[in-house]
This record gives sequence, structure tokens and C-alpha cells, in this order.
Amino acid sequence: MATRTVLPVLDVQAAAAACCSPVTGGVLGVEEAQRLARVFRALGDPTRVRLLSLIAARPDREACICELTEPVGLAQPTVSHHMKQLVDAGLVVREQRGRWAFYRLVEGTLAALSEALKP
Amino acid sequence: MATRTVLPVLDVQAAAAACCSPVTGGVLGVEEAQRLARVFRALGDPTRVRLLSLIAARPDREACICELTEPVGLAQPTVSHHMKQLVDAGLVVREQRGRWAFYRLVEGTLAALSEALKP
DNA sequence: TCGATGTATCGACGATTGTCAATGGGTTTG
DNA sequence: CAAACCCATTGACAATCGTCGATACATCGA
Repeated sequence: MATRTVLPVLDVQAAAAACCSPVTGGVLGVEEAQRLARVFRALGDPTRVRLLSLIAARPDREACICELTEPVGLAQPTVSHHMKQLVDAGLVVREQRGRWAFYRLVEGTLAALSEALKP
Repeated sequence: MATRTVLPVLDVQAAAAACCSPVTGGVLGVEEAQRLARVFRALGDPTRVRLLSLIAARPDREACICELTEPVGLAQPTVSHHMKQLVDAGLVVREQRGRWAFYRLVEGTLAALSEALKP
């Protein structure tokens, strides 16, 4: 059985990409605030912010763990751990290709967050 | 002497409001990533997201602690603690007025974050 | 001046987080 | 098949975080 939490990616995607719950657009319900906070929490670590920018700077806007470990200067399990956080937050998508794991930005989530912060 | 950290608000304001360091616009330096992550971390708690939305929903877009404690259902010291985090992140500004402490959104910071997330 | 009121700070607690070394699971190559 | 390679998971550790009760500080009103 799946030991992973239930589809957090789709939750965020559906809720955020729907372009709802802007922070300054009225009192947010508890659930909406939780969804937003979960994504922001994933962005709340310098290493993860840099990982995102490293992926975005790649020619095809995707990268594997082996291309990310050296730039951030952390051990491979640590980078893998951070990428999992970004996947669970819906900021990134993982795709296994051969023995490499490629990560690609989810632009919809970024756009949705950008909208939610617009004053 | 001031026991507070050195003007984090201005740091964020200057760096972020200058509309620099978009997450997807090239590899972020360590310091830029740290500045961004510090603000996102402040947004990474559901209570703080709700506090922001509560303030934004007020007629004059400002509120005092006494108006925020009951809606979020937490003790007064806890709310005060969260507001301090938001102030340090540059998301909110504090103004003492009589015996009340009023908090007002810093729209520039929100706008800068929104820009930084635009894909 | 004294009591009441609104906030901030302190001290403490359990919970979560970031990090690593060691290990295990797949996939390719020899 | 066996070895090499890439990555995820586990277990452990210190550090940080969210929360509260108690308390201290500051301001207003009587």
C-alpha cells in the first residue's frame, strides 16, 4: 500500500491553480490558509529556493539530483529529501528516466502563488 | 541598545521591492535565496496566513492584536509572537497608537514576492 | 496615584525540521 | 550474472518552532 500522503500535489494544484484564495481578498478559511501555508513552507528554506532556481536555469528547465547536489553543497540524501518536499508541495514534478530522476518546475503552482500574493 | 536583529524589514524591502531575484530567472545566490526564504518562511504557517488575510479584510486594512486574537482562536501571547514574525519578515508594519498596537500590510513586500514567483 | 487595559517578553514543553552516514532498491553496463 | 551507478529510505542527532501560562511593561482613566 502507499505510505505516502494522499495526493498533496493535486490538492494544491486544484486549489491554487484555480486562482482562488488571494491572501488579501477577504478572510481566508482555515483550510485555504493551510493549503497556502503548506506551499509557502516548502519555499521557506534557502536550499529549496536555490534548488528551484537551479532547475529553472537549466536549458530544458529540468534537472536530476546528480546535477543539483554539487551546486548546493549538501549530501545527496539531503538534496533528495528537499526535492521530496518540493514535490509534495506541488512546486515540482518528478519523472524517472533510466536511472536518473528528473525534476521539472510546475509553472502553474508558481503562477497561482504569484496571483495569491498580488495586493 | 536594540536587542532586535538589524532592520530585517529594510533588507527585505530594499532587495525585494527592487524587483530583483525572481526564482525562475537564473541561479540565485546564497544571500538572495536566504532573503526570499526568510519571507516565505513567515508565510509558512496557517495562522500567519490567516492573520494577514484578517488584516487585509479590515476596512482600513489594519488591525490591533485585540481584533485578531479571537478569530484565530489562540492565546494573546501566541498572536503577538506571530505578528512579530510577520514584522521581521517585512510583511507587516507595527504602529503603537495609544495602548493599542496596530498592524498594517506592507503591500510592497507582497507585490515583490508576487513578482519573484512569476514564471 | 492607583487600578484597569492592551501588548510584549520569558520560560518551558512537545513537535517539527535540516542534516548526515549507512543502507536498500532499481537500472544500466561490462 | 556481477559490478557500477543513481537515487530513496532509515535512523539518529541537534536546532528551531508553535504554543501556552505567568509575568513585566506601558498607557489610559478615575
